[in-house]
Amino acid sequence: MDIILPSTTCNRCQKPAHISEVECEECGLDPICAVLNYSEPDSGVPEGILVRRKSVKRGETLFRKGSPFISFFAVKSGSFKAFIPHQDQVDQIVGFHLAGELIGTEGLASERYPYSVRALENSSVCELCLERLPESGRSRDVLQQAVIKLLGEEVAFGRELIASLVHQSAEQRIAGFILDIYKRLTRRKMVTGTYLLSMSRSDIGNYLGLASETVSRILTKFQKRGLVKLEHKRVTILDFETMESISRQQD
Amino acid sequence: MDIILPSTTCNRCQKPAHISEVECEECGLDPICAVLNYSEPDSGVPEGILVRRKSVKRGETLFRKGSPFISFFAVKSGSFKAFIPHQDQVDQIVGFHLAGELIGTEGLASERYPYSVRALENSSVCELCLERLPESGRSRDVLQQAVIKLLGEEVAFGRELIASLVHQSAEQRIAGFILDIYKRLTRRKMVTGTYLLSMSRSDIGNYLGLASETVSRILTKFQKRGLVKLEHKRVTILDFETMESISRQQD
DNA sequence: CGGGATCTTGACGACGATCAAACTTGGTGG
DNA sequence: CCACCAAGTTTGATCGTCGTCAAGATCCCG
Repeated sequence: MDIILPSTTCNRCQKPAHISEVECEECGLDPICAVLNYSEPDSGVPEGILVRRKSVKRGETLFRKGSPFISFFAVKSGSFKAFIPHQDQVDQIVGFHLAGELIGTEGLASERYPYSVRALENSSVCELCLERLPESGRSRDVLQQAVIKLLGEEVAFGRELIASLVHQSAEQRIAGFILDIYKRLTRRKMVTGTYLLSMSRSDIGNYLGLASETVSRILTKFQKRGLVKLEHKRVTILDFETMESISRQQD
Repeated sequence: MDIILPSTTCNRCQKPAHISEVECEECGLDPICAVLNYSEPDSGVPEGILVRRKSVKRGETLFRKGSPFISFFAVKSGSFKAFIPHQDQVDQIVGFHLAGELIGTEGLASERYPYSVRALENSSVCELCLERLPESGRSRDVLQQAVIKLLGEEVAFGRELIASLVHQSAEQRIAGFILDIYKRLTRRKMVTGTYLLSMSRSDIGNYLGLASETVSRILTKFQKRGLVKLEHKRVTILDFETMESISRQQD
């Protein structure tokens, strides 16, 4: 079932790693994996707490809103969208998760996942099974500290997002979005200049509170101004200076 | 310095309570105070960890963005706005805190307050001094649990706010805001029908991403339709049904 | 290679921002 | 206690941005 890819050995967890996956040291789950000694056979941590490299196919659902919180996940390759499903109307997209990022941390507080998550492309994840964590014998205290830190970052990010989305024009939002995705991909060293916008125009619009037509129009405008190069879903940012300044105008 | 008000005794913490303040049992800090046994003299908890009823005057700043996180606060009476100050442009309001609610929980994760907080009217708070908490001898574990829960709620609230603000019209946002404030005040039993909108129209507009003129215009429109009664800053919601339905239209 | 989904582009209109002016309120000091 | 002034509020007029509807182009998956 797994996609065949060239393999090397991760210099962190010492397990075979596929190219195009983030390495453990770039992964958001790493602080916690470190606590668990990467589930080495000799670490005393039982099997099944940390599941490595589960593959998730494009369009597949990782978990659904409201189902009991069991694990959280780190994206090893690919990308996901988080959304709140609505029966009568269109779903509300609340975030995207790229390689190296965590998914599902919010479930920790509420016991249930507050949104559904679906793969935007063929992807892979590591799964940390929280309910079995006490078996690991690791200090509850250290884990709680890590969780508090994660949640705190999430809260801070949410605040910023609100501040920006509510007060920004369509151009600002889209410039900011393009830059944000780029920065998140480069932080994990997943990218070299050109990258893949795996989500559709209407996903972007939904997330930013814009019509998909507006997203398309403004991307075209950016291209005509020579700020970006677009080849369908492939994006290259040509003029970071200007893009940054657009995204920050009169904040 | 304190405002003279009739007093009774709080049946929770057993200390004198001013009328117009929330009682301990309605207060967001209560779960934590309970752990500390309300800092009773015989509880063994040192003085100065939990400071009761500090008065904060209208316009006074409780703490500033970026200053080291020392305590968090519970609003006993009055109300506060949280904002991100900008030197060159107008401040960004990120939230309001009403009686019974907590302020500053996000500082827990980052060591610094992520926003400034200022009193909208003469108010009072209880302060929980976090850095001295270890001296209390209370279980770190229980406190961490409480913190995780608080942060989790904050994250969930933020998600919802994003979802609603980004996709709603001005009418929906304002109807939702009026209802939200009302619900938060009644939950703590602070209100009987009519309540005080202590923040200015431009604060509301700033928070919701609207011009203050728009806020004013739409409130007037609601009044003309018989949905609310307005007397300057006093608000009475007359038709909850319709207000609810306005705030939820096509979400 | 075909067909359904996605994307682009155009035309039009509505919502809400901006500018401007009159009015109200509340705080201050005479 | 009242007059005054600054800040906040209301209301009107105008204009730009962006959503909607529609048609055509392109892509992508089976």
